[in-house]
Amino acid sequence: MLTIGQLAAHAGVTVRAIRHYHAKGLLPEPERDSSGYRRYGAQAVVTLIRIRTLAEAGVPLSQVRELLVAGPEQFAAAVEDIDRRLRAQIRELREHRDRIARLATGDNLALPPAAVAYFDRLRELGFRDRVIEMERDSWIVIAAQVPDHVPALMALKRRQIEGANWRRLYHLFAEVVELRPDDHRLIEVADQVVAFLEEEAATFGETGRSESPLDAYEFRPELVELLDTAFVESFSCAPRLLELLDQRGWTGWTMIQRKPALGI
Amino acid sequence: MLTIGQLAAHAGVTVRAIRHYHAKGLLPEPERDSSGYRRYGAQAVVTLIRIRTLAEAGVPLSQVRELLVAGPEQFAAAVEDIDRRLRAQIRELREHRDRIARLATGDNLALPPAAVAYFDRLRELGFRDRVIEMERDSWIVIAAQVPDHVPALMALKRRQIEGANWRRLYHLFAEVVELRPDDHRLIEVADQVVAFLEEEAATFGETGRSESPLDAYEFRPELVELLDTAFVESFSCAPRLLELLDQRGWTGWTMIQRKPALGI
DNA sequence: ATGAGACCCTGACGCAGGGTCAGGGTCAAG
DNA sequence: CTTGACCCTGACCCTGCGTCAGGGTCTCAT
Repeated sequence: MLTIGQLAAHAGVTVRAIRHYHAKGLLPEPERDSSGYRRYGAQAVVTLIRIRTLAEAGVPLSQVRELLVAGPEQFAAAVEDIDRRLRAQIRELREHRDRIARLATGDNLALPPAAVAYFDRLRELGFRDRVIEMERDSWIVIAAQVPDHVPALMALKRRQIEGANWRRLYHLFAEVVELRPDDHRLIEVADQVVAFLEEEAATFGETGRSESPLDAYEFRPELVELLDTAFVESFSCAPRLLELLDQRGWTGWTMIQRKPALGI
Repeated sequence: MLTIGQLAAHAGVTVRAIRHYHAKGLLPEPERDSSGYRRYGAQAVVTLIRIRTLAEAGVPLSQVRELLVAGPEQFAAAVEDIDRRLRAQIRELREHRDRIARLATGDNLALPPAAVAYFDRLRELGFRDRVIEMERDSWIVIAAQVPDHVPALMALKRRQIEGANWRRLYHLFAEVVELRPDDHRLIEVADQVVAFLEEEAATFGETGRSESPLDAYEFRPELVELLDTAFVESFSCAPRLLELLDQRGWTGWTMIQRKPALGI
């Protein structure tokens, strides 16, 4: 007769694991000798090896219990089920690898490659880190919530930023971020922003909204609000700027648009 | 400002997970409002998405904490490490799949394919289920302990079983299993077994041991003992048979051999 | 006969990554 | 004023064991 330690050695498992299987009802508790030690027959080795075979194949112990007493057809069905799960897990891990592979630097964390290229270009154009970080955070959120739209949006952004008008506007913001809310230059900035918006509206047709790239995609209002909030949090002068824009008939930021006429 | 529920919705996680990250120190605890509710800024969404990106890539939360504040070079090293782990996991799962695929029926559980073929042949030859099951259990143990030897051993077994002498012996055992310990036919069986062994010894040279296929491989004594024990447990008449063989100068079963001369 | 060391026993806590109550308080709308 | 949807903390649950803690027992050497 075998002691638990010998059984463990024969089956290649730990003593603790055997007691665990007893507790889970996978392996029947054997007789005890006079001093209370468990004493196993050789059959237990076989059962234990079968348990390990299933467990090492990724079968959860709860299912192992059923499989040990299952008939061939239940067994086959269960094996198929397990295989499906394994395939799904492998697919998942592969996706994880893909994602991890994209995290070459902390900067790119949670950003798709297209966006990384965009930020590299922004840096090239000499924008302040502060502005880029804020843009990056916005795009992390966008990529998380509407990942499918990101490639098209990024392509649009990259085209815009090569245009003189947009680039002038971006450089304008890059200065704004350091201003205090009471700085008189904010007024100037607001005027320029509105001028830009009016021009864009005139060029691309009067739709009542600017031709921001975001327009073409349905962003849920919560997302827009979140991005606006993030903007306001990032710059101390942001509320004042929004107020000035509001006075000039424009509301919002992420999806900035003409205020509806009174009476509607 | 966001409530915890809104934050959870934006980042695509559960409220519970956020509190868990607070407890683990991954996400800083935000200010509370007058009623004790947590109030988050938009920045929290970004942090949370970064946490999830890493966590979903299989990074343990303890490591996520470090990575969130890591520099690019530590980050790159960690990413490499994680990717190694992911590859290992994928390889492991693939092995699980392979093993699972071999478990087509409960019968074959924990047996290599070569052995399955052997048992199919035994069944063809008309052996009792009882005998086959016992043989199978032995091979489950052997396959678990010395898997590398199994293919060669099985090939030997299959050759043997096609020989007239061995097959006669096997059919003899197949009858023995149903006998009671006091059955007089056991004596006859013992005589036949010994005759067979003497003949084998004469044919293959007197080495002091039979030319059992197992001889060619070093089986640890514990394994041999285990297999003997399994044999004894399986048939009520086994002890008596071993006794009769002992009287005729042969000892053991799995690696049956001539008893050493007295005085050694 | 008496240590010493290697076993064995039960019971309990620990890990990751949260899920799921329980038993409250709070907020907004009708 | 109620209702339902939120929020709070604290605590226990899951898997598959590892790892004490605090005992008892076995065997061998001294």
